[in-house]
Amino acid sequence: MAQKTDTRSSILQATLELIAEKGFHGSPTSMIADRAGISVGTIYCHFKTKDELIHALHEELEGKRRTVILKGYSEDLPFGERYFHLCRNTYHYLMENPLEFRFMEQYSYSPYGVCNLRQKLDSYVEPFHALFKLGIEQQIIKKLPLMLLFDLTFGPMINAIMDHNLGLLTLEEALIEEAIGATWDAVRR
Amino acid sequence: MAQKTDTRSSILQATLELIAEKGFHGSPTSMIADRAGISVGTIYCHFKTKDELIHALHEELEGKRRTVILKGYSEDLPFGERYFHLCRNTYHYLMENPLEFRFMEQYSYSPYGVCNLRQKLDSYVEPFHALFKLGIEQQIIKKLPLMLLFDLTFGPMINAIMDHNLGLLTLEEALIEEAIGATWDAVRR
Amino acid sequence: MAQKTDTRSSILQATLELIAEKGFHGSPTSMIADRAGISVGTIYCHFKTKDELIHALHEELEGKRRTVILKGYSEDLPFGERYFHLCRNTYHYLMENPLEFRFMEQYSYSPYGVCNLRQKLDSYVEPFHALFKLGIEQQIIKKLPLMLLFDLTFGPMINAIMDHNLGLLTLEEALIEEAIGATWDAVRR
Amino acid sequence: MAQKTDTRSSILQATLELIAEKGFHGSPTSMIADRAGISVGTIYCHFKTKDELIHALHEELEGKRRTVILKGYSEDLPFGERYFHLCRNTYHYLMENPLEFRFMEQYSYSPYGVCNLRQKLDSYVEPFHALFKLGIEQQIIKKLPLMLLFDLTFGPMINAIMDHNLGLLTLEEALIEEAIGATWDAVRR
DNA sequence: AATGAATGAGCTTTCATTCAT
DNA sequence: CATGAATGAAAGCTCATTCAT
Repeated sequence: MAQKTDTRSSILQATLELIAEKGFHGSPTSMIADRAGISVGTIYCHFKTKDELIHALHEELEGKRRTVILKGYSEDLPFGERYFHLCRNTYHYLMENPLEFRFMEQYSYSPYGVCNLRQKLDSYVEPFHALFKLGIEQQIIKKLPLMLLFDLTFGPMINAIMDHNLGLLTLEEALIEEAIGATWDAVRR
Repeated sequence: MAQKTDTRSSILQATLELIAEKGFHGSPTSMIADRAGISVGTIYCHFKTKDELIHALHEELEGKRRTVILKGYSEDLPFGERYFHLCRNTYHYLMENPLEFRFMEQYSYSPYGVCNLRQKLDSYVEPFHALFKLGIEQQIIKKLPLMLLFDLTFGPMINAIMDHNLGLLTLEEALIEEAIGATWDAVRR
Repeated sequence: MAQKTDTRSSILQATLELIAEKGFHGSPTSMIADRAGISVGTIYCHFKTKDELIHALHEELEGKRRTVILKGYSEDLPFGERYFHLCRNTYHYLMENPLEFRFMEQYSYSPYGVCNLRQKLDSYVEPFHALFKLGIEQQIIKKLPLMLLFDLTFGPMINAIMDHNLGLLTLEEALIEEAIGATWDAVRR
Repeated sequence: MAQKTDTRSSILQATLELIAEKGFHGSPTSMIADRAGISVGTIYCHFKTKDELIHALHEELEGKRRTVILKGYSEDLPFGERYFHLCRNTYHYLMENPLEFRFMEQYSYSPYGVCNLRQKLDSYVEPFHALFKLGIEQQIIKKLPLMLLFDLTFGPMINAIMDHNLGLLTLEEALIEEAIGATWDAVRR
């Protein structure tokens, strides 16, 4: 019973690591099994197909991320601070979980992910939606399509973290604040 | 010799179309040959391996893009106009060449592309480098790492065009101008 | 112990149904266990291997069939009537038990059944042997090898029932009598 | 070009032999390739799937058989002689080609063959159809469903040849004639 | 240069069987 | 006796690459 959970988790973890490292097609089931310390057949005791395994992993991470991004968030904060808070959480989460970040990249730009990475980020974070809507009404935020506001916020964030992970940029706390400040300038009136 | 060029080109074109349409792993060499109207073996007369074919295609597109983006560019334009001009060209090029855009996406987030899509865009466009450097000196542009300035410029652009291609956003001329304006707000002092 | 019998029976019944329905290779042990309402391992408490299970099922059906075919049979009946009686019983049994018939088909023409379906029918029904032997002595039956006499009797029967099960022929009582009459014409002098 | 035909033929031959010998599930593609003296992949240059290979083999044999069974047949022969002629040809063909006979058995009683072996035999041999129809009209043949007449003719034939192949019966020329005579007694008025 | 049949390593998936509980 | 997660050999199939023509 603990067994079953452990096995499932170790498969998911092995899959996460391998795909982050080598991509979908560098991660055959045999290799996943090896890394998880189980045998190939066992994967199919827990997931009907390899695709299902990958989707399950995606769901798992999605749920986890959502929780973390909302941590400490409150609608009582002043408007600008709310934007910074959500962005800050997202930056931290993505930077502290580079495997997940790399996996999401792979997933989003593959047949698995129907839409793109940026959408994965906001899709479950209604607060951003609400925030932008309210901001437009109160004439704090530029009157642009919501999609574009998301692009202006998440596009730089994702690219900056990629650069950071590739060693092309060093995202220290202060620089993250400046980056958020810059996208704030982009979206605010 | 005209022969050779034609064959090579038709292979590259077939590869571009197929990969944009079906991704790397939906594009076996046999299918590329079919679409190019040649036989499998012929691919190997022009490219040592499939990987080499893909890299060659990438180089080809890279060079072409560079030329187009610089069209009409002059250092005599006022500073802000120069930023707008380069961005506008890039938007138009990427939107008018959706196959290439889709291919670059695929390429960037795969083992083929060591670095990310955003870098593909600026890597050969020194004018942006020069522009940002000058802007910082003249205190027109925020004093941020060049990488971050690129992220602030190209991140939203790439995401907006993706959304556009997915039908989630309609990028008309006016909206493109607003989008560039927003990233200008992000990078300018 | 009542338990033991019940479990064993339910495994055999599940096996019969599945194989009749989907053939040997559409009937994995896991599916048999599911249908029997037990778990995979339990099958191996009752049968050493899957093959043994299948052979056991075969034996079971063989024995049952033998009993039924002899029902109401008596050596006091006139000769021709004895032939008709055995054939009639066999027709009825096979038609009333289509799962078993289908299973026997599958079994006979597979590596499981070393010999053919027709032999399965007569092998335990000595009365037919006795009848044919006697008939030859009394010059009622053609002087042919016993095997051929069985072929002349059971060949049409099996094929007719197959056709019936496939909806290609409607075997009503009267037609069965005619069919038996025809094979009687084939074997009698 | 001769190459292609040879390869295809050797695959078909290897498949015929193996399936006759070991059945469908004792004949993996790897074994077929081995026996044909080619590599696994080559099978898939000639047949899209293993199923298609098996169906193709079936078609091939079907066509061949049809030709042979009709050899020397003429509607000018007297009625009974026509029946004997077609049966004789069929007996000889099936006995001289035991691999094909065994394959047809396997095929007919598997998911591949929707209907049974007997139907495979008559389905392409309209002369039998015509013969029985005419015989019924002329009151030479019993007034029974055509299907049943086929069962009465082919049922014993198939079973007798099986017995012969299993060494349970020795079908010499004289005995074949007697067997045909017996089924003739079964179908004639 | 061009061809395309042949190759075979490698992939995903299945399933009879085992064994610790 | 019963369980069912774990096993791993083996299956069908794909596809980048080769090479004789």
